[in-house]
Amino acid sequence: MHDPGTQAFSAHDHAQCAGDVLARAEALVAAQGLRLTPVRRRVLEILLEAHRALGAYDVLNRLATEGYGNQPPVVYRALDFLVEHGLAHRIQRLNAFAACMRPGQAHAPVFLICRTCHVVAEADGAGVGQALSAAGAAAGFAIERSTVEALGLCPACNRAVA
Amino acid sequence: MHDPGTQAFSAHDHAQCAGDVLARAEALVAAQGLRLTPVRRRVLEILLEAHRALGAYDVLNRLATEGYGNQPPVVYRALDFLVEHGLAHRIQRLNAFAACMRPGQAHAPVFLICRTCHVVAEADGAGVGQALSAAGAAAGFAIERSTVEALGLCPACNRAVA
DNA sequence: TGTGTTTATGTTATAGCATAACATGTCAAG
DNA sequence: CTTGACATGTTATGCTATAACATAAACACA
Repeated sequence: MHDPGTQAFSAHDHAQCAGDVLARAEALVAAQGLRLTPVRRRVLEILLEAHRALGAYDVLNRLATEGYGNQPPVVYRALDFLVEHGLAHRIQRLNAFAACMRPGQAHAPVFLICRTCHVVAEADGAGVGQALSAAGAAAGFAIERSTVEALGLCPACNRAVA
Repeated sequence: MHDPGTQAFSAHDHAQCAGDVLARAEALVAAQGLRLTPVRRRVLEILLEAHRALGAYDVLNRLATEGYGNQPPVVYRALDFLVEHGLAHRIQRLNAFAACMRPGQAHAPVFLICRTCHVVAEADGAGVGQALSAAGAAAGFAIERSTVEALGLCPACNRAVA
């Protein structure tokens, strides 16, 4: 499985995939004249290293031990920046955040959240998006943004149960 | 439009549709040997009257002025009961709750949330559910529950903008 | 009808998530 | 070297949610 999204479920070199994503994120940010400041960059790294959804205060605690500000706005601002520019996603169901594994590629992500190991994968949501648009259109509703999250068991945890 | 879900977007007799749903909810609860106690019933009524998503504390405030307990657990327990038995839904995006407009009918609801007037409609999510299952299966992920929410403009607010 | 069991509610306290508002600092353009 | 834009630091507070324990109501059945 080489999909950068659902790869989360497979054994793979975390450091490398995190590095890849980070490099792409930097390129993206530079191309748009945005600034990936130390705090923002470090927050993205923390999310990438964890490779799962982290609460804002989890991230904040790590920042604090590294000499960055330790007040909530510090981390919320960095997270807002990352989310706004497509470098991270908010996982509503968990009140948490995860690094985007496909920065720059337009995508209507579908999140697959393992209720056991808490790994979050970003699956291709093209089909879902299409069905959703149809459902909205049928009601005369103009969809602007959507949230699609599924809770269940990832392949590994599913095997462990069986 | 007579669909009980997306009807939320149309002019209609709120009192009547709320009454209909409440009657169905009572029948359902009776059939399952559950108890729709005064607090639970009143919470459901409040959600039905509002006909949109309400925060737990909004509901609590109304309860409090009517002589029910005014501590958070009172309302959260009632809401949990309603959600668990399919009489209400949680809207993750809003940290809020809305009455289910089709109690008893199995449905994988898709919520259409108007960002202007905050009305929430429950659209048919069959197609979306199918696409979601496919996306999960492709990743070897066993979906157990899913959240599908779209933010945008309802027909009325859309017309108002244009 | 009384007694024990289950279920629901009341109450206190606290934990977790998020933002408003304002002060300070940084950096690059003019 | 000043100005303006952006980013960060800091204080305070508000909103959302639950743990833990006490009380009371409903129910089943001897």
